[in-house]
Amino acid sequence: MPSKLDRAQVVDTALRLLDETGLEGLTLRRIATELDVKAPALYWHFANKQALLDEMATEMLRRMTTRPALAPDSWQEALAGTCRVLRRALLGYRDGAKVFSGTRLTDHGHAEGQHAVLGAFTRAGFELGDAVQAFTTGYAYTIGFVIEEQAVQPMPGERAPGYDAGERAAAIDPAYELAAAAGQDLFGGFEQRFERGLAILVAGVEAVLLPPTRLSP
Amino acid sequence: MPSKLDRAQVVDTALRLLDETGLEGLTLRRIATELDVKAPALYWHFANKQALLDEMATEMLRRMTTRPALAPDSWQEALAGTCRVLRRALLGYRDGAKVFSGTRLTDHGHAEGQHAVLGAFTRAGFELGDAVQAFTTGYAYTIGFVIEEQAVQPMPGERAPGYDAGERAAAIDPAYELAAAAGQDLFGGFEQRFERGLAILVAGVEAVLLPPTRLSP
DNA sequence: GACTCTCCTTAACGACGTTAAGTTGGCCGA
DNA sequence: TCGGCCAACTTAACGTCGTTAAGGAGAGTC
Repeated sequence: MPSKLDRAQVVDTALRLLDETGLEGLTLRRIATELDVKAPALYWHFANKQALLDEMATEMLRRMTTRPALAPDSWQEALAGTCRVLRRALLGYRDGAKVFSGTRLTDHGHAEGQHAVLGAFTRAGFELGDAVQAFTTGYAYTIGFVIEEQAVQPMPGERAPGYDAGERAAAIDPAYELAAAAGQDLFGGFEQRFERGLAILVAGVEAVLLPPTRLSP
Repeated sequence: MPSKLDRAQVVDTALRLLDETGLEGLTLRRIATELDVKAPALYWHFANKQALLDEMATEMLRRMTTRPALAPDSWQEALAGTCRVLRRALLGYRDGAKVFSGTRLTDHGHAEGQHAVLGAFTRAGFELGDAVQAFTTGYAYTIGFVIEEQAVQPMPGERAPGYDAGERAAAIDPAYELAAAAGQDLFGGFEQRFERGLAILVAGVEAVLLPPTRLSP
């Protein structure tokens, strides 16, 4: 009854299901059922499950890039803004960071955004290599941060078991008080901690990579 | 014939197999076969596969921490050194970063090292919260970096398909030349790029978090 | 010598990704 | 209008996975 299936429809449903089931629970049979179809039907549209996951990650990125702010006016905003948007996009799906980091993108639609960000750097006088260095450093930081964040907090509001600061503090040898006291900061305050990390990154790029100030007014 | 099994033996074999098979290929049956035992035997020693993976990650960390440099004399060395050691440890196993980021540690043996690192910061006058901020930022950066690195280069010497800078450049719309030209830096030069990222981090921490210089000589 | 406890085996379950073979429905040329 | 073709599915099945249930061998203890 529902008109024929196409790749976009499958990807869309899979992304919706991801939030309900998590990456572990996201099976082809489940996706197929949700689409009123049997599992092997998906193989008409995708070579295998990995291809579907790749497409899902690409679609996540695509949805995140569809947005203004493609013309950042400072490299600082370009860097921090990109990382913020990436984090929000990953947090938008359960296990988003894991899905994303386990895939190869299927198209180069992200090239435009990348070009815009790198352009903000080169306009400020950075060498391209330095711009890429700054970009990838922020990228790695963001991916790593969100992976950790989603391990503790799979979805906003939820909280995974086993990440209680109190328990942790009690279990740690009191001789290592600093490690014990750190629990509070380790398992929470993600929003603020991410922002401070970005500030550190920007300041670091400024100190290490920023080209000498140009003399022209 | 071989004396009885114990947890350590299983973990050791599993870590060795990980290099041969990768995370995907690491099955309980394969591990059991390698130990001259049937798969269900493993359930005597571990509640389930995740528990074994957790123990593997913990063991990875344990092996990495067993080493000198537990008394860093500057916070800069403490931060950069810890990140370097962590990266080396993760690179030591195929899919090391993925295994590691998907697990909860099973003991707090890492508390000692953590205490030492944080101590280097507080001795330099940092607040504990700022020390943790610096530490976790470096941690996230390292995890994210190595995940990306191992996606491109599963093991030293090997190279995953689909990460060729030339192909990428050819596939990208030439209008986004900056993105196209970035490929060279994206898929290689990991050693140097990681180090420069660390330099950025350290400089950033210095700029953002470093307490005002103390007046006492 | 029966009991028990530890550590393993055998057998099996249900679910998974995936493949092979067959079925349906619509379009197209004659 | 008919026959065939091809896209888009279904049905059936394979092999493998993690995991559980039940049972058995062997050592140690009263």
